[in-house]
Amino acid sequence: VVLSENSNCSNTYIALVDCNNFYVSCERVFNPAWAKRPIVVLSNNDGCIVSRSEEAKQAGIPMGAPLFKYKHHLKAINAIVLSSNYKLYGEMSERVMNVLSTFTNTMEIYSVDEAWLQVSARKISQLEEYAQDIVQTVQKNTGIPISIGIAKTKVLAKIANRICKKERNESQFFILDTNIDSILERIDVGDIWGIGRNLKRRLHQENIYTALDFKNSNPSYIRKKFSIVVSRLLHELKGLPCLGFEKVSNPRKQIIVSRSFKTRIIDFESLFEAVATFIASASQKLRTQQSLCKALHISIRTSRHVNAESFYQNSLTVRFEPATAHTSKLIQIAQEATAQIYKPGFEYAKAGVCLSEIVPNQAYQLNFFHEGDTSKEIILERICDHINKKFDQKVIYYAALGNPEARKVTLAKLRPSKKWDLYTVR
DNA sequence: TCTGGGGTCCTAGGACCC
DNA sequence: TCTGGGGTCCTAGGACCC
Repeated sequence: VVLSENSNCSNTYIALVDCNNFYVSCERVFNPAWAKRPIVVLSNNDGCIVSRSEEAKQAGIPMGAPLFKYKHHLKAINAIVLSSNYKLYGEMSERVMNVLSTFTNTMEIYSVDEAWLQVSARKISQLEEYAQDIVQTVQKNTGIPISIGIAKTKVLAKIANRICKKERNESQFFILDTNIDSILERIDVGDIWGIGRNLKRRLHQENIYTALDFKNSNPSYIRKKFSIVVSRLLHELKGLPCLGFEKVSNPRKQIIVSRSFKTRIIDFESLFEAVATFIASASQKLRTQQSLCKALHISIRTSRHVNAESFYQNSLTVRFEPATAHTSKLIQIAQEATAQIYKPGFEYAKAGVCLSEIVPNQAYQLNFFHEGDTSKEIILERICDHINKKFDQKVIYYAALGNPEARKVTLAKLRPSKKWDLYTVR
C-alpha cells in the first residue's frame, strides 16, 4: 500500500463533482420547457434506459432497464423519451470541466460527468463556501446541476457525494469530515466505490455487511483474504489516501468500438462491413491521440437472449509488426480475422473491435525489415480525417465499409423510430 | 419483436530462466 | 532411492467503473 505524501496533512481534501442525471440535464439545457417533466435518455439503438430525470426515478423507472419492458409505464406517466446524442454530451462535458478547472490546480477528469478536485482548507466553513461557489458557477455558466462530495480520500468523497444525492438536504454538497462512523454504519458495503457484486458476496461471507464493518475489519486479514485492491479501499475508508490523482489525460491504452445491430446480420459481407466501419472509427481515434497499435481484437456474437443451440460467439486477437494507425492496413487484418471466426447460419447481433498494444507514434522504433506507415499514407489519412471532421460526417470512407445508406439501416443510432410517436424522439 | 458501449487495473498461471 | 528455490515475462480473463 502506497500512502500519498500528504497522508498526514490534515487540511487537504478531495472534492468529487458529479453532474446530476447528466444526459437528461444536457437535454434540458436546450429545452427548458422540460424542466419538470419525466425524461429518459436511451442507449444506442434505443435499447436501454441510461439516464433518468428525478421525476422518472420517482415514477419507478430503473437504471439500465430495457425500453420495451417500460414503454407502457413511460406512456402512462407522459414521459419524454430521447435517443442519445453523445456529441452534445461530450461538448457539455467539456464546458463543465472548463469551469471546474478554474477552481483548483489539481483536477482529474474521471468520466464524462465526474471530476476530482484537490482542495485545501483550514476550516469547514471555507469548504462550504467553496462548494457553494462551484455549484452556482457551473449552474450559471453551463446550466448543468451538480452534486459535490468532499472528504479526505476518494472513497470517502464518493460516499459523501452519494449522501448528497440520496438525501438531497437542499444544499448540493456534503462534507464528510466528522461523525464518519455514524454515516458508514448506514452504508451497505456493496455501495462502496470499488466493491462490486462479487466482492460484496465474499465480504458478506466474512460477516462484513456495512461500510463500518469493513472499516473495522483487520487490514492484514483483508489483504491476505482478498487483494491489494480491496486493502487499498479499506485504508481509504479510514481516511488514508491510497488512490492518487491522474493529472494529465493519458493516452488510451486500448480503443474499443462495438455495437449491437439494429437488425440481425447473417451473411459475411454485411458482418465484415460492420467490422470495417468500427475499424475506421477506432483507427481515427487512434490517430487523434497520435498513437499506433500492434494488436487488433475482433469479436462477434449472436443475441444473448436466445436458446443455447442458436448462440454463438467468438473472438480473435491478431498481433502484427510494425505498429500502425492506418485504416486500410487494419481493415485487411480484420478481414482475415473475421473470416476465421465467422460461422454461417447464425444471426449475429453484435460485433466489436479493440485496438491494443498502443504506442506513441513518434517514439516507435521501426522494424529494420519492415516499412512502417509511409508518409504518403499518413498524409492521406490526415486529409480524410480532416474532411470528415469538417463536414461532421463520413464523407470519405473505404469501400469496405459498404453502402452508407445500407449501413444506416443496420447501425443507425439516430434514425427516428416511428413507433414512439407519442414521445419526443430525436 | 425489442436487452448499451467504453474503459482500467489486477491476478493467476504458464513458460521459461538460472 | 533422493527431485530446490528462486526469479521474470506474458496473457487471458476477472472484477470493477461510468
